[in-house]
Amino acid sequence: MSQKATIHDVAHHARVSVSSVSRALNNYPHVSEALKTRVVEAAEELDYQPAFLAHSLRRGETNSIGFLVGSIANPVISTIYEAAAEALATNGYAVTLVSSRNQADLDSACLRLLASRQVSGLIVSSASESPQPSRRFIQETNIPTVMLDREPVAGERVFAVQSDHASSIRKAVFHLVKKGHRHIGFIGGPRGFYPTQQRYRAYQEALAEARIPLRDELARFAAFTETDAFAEALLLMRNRPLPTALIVAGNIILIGALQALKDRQLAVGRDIALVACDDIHLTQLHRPAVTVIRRDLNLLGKTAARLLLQGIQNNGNRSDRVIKLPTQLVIRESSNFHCRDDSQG
Amino acid sequence: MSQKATIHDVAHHARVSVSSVSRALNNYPHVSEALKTRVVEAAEELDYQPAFLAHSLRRGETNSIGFLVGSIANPVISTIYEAAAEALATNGYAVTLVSSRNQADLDSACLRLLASRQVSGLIVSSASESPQPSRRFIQETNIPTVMLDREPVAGERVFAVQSDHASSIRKAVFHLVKKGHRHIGFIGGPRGFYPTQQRYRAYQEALAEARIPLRDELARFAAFTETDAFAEALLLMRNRPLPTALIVAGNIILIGALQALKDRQLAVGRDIALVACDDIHLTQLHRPAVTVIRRDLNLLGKTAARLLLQGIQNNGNRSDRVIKLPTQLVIRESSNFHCRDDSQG
DNA sequence: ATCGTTTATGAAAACGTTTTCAGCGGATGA
DNA sequence: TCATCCGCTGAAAACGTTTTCATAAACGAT
Repeated sequence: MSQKATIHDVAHHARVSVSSVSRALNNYPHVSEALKTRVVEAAEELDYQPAFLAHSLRRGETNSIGFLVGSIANPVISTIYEAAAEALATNGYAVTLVSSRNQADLDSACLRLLASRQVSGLIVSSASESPQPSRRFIQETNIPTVMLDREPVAGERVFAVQSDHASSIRKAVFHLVKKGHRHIGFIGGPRGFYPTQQRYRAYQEALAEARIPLRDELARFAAFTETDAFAEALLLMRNRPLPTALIVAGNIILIGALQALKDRQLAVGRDIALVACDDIHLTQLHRPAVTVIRRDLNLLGKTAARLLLQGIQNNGNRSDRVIKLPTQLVIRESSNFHCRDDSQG
Repeated sequence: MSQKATIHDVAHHARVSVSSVSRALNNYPHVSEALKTRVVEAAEELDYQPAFLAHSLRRGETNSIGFLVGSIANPVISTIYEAAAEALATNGYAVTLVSSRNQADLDSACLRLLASRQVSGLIVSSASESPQPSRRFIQETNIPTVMLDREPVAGERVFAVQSDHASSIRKAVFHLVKKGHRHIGFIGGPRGFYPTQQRYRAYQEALAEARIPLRDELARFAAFTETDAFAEALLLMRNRPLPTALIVAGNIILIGALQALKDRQLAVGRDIALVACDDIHLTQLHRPAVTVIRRDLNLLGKTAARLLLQGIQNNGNRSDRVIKLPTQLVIRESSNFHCRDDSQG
């Protein structure tokens, strides 16, 4: 009674064989009603819980999935995680979360750990993007994987759910241009980072389309820390003529950028227009409220979970390999004013 | 080669028995140097990784710990998690994270799930506090557990790491009183929530000590959602005379409170003084910057991990059962002005 | 030289399940 | 009536380790 009851105890208590207990409890066919009720009663009486380890060992499936993140302290990531984890939990999966602390070289070790735990699926929002060991690892092992906002590696069972960053960045640029801006800066995450790449390319293309000469020095790329973003933002602001608008690609980057603007005494929404990515509490409560490219993080997480479950069950049956979710531009006070650029006369 | 190599493959390849392989790889005594090198070479050659499930099943230990949170989207929680998880990872533990979505009635089910996965330890930052099923569950099962900022349940192997909320709340009250405030409001989380209890009691005691009559209607308690906090804050602000200062106990609550103040057109730092708990990005970047009770979340997480590992290894050897970490009051512009209360003349 | 002790190794049991295999009784079909 | 099949059940194998047990060789001490 103090120790855990095993299937043998149940079998003994119900005066049947262990195999019958297993069949009865797992709703196998060809088991008589009488035996089933007897077993169920015995199981309840002994408060029997199947031993997870033995079950998984025999079954060859852990019913748990691994989640790799750069940092769970990032509000965007944690929101996605929460949504995905809920969907997975309702399907009987537990998720073990591991963080690479935004160190690209740790990604592969984290994945290896997860794989050694024999997870039945992987959701990856890793730090590294370039064709690195971690990508090769995913390719080699055959674990069903969905990558979050990344270019999926080739593989029979790897999927991706992405956000359509480009179209909203384009809208943002055109919005700023319409407000009279001609010197628009850009700060993003690391160059190799997929979302940054998408946004930066869209930024360039939109500028070209608007026939605004590209000033390379107005684009900077920071690591995923406030301090680095702060430093890069300061560097960006040393250019002349000063940019009159700034597109900030990433919520951690935004923290650093705001600090830098404060530091340089540039008033957001008056001296400089600001467009950020991802609508977090800060962007709504900031005075002035900041224009933002919003996406449904909940949907993102849920979609990832759905895709992964399909990948696990369909066993390779083809469905959409990569799903692209929409984004939208939400214009707020930080950019909703006309540029009065005196440097251009 | 395509399938995973088992210990039998290694044994066969090295021409020894499986038991010898196990002993050699686990650094057991009484194994000859020759055999050891032979085994190690074979293992490397086959890229042998011990099967986690079989290992754990036999060993009776999973080397993984369960982490229960109300919501990982809460920045305070996620920061603590990141710190704890890192410490645990370096000790060879993986952590499976489960969120009760702030529903107290789900706590117990989450714990049951974790226990059924046979985790070797538990870190609990659950939603419920009162003597509920989840607490009883922790008590009954004998899994080493550390509770985060909670009153630990009685039990041989349960520990707690708490924050000294009280002393900083007292400081905050005295600080506000010194600035001339006599109508100080309080918004906290749910009444049964341990940190809320600590803070509220300290608030009451400090007011009494300052010989300020307690106005019950100036204290309100909200669920862990911005919308509820918003509603409660609005209700609070309908009292007359209006409070000239507000202590907000919780970062999610703060979001709602700020929205409410904005809604009522009350300027923080001029019309009303504000003190919040936990120093998040928002409190630093808000204009005006908001006074805050800060604590070292990293230390909190690391301490929890350390305590848990001790609890797992020492096997009941007594050490400090509950550790209380300090907090400090950081005064910023939101409260650093003198109250000009005209309702009192 | 003999005995007891230590070292080194292999065979087999154990962990707690699920699944395969085999057997039994009864029903079905010719 | 007999062969066949089907529903139901139990015995045993299997999953991949670790650990216990047994045994042979080496070794030190009397």
